[in-house]
Amino acid sequence: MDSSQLLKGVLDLAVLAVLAERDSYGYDVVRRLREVGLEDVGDASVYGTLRRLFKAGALTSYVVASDEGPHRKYYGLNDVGRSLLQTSAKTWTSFAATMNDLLKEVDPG
Amino acid sequence: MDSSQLLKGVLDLAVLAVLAERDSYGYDVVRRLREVGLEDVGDASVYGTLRRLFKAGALTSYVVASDEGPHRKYYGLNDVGRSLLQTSAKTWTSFAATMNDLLKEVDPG
DNA sequence: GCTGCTACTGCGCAATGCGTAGTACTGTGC
DNA sequence: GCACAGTACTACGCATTGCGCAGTAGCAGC
Repeated sequence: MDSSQLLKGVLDLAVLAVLAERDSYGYDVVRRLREVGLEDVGDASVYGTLRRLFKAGALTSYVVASDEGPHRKYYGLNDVGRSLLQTSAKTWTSFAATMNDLLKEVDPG
Repeated sequence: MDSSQLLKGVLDLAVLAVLAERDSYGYDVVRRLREVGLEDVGDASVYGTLRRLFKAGALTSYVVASDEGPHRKYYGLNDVGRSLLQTSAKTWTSFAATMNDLLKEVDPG
């Protein structure tokens, strides 16, 4: 199984979790996700997710000038985003628990 | 977050896990998945997954007559299916661990 | 023979991650 | 000052895959 399919429906959650730590911009979110182990995330996916979440009203956005390149579009969680994060985290946790239950019977010895 | 998106990329694994326990047919797989907690799986999704996995050479298939309805198309794991299950289970487990790491910093409370 | 349960198939849709290309700004080396 | 690399973001179209809905079909009980 290609892990890219696993990302479906979870990238939002991962991005929200990263932003909960501190405000950030696309390029940096990609780096941080890769650092924590999500090595295969494409940059376009992250930018797309950021835009979707912003459009959905879960993020704030502000532009900051940068020393080392073009301006940066920072994103941060607002109340909607924080509650979305909590809800999604719970959904994920219970889903993951269900899957682990299902799998433990077939775990390789 | 709608849990249906979480299923993407995991339904294969769930179906393989259920079949690992014992051979089964579509209608029954749906019931068993719902029993373990995957309440929202659509029947068409499961039948589609079964066909995809069969076409991919991971499943065997044989038809058995039934007392309570039309014939049943049983599916079972072959070697390809079993190794796919092991691989997918490992991928899932490590992915889930990564996500849990990411989330524990923002866990409510 | 109509209804309901069992069992499967087919079609088209929607969501979403990905690849590729393109825009644009900054600093470095020549 | 120009090419180039690194940073930062946008746009377009594609592939995968789960879902909804409709359709086919067998069997049981009334």
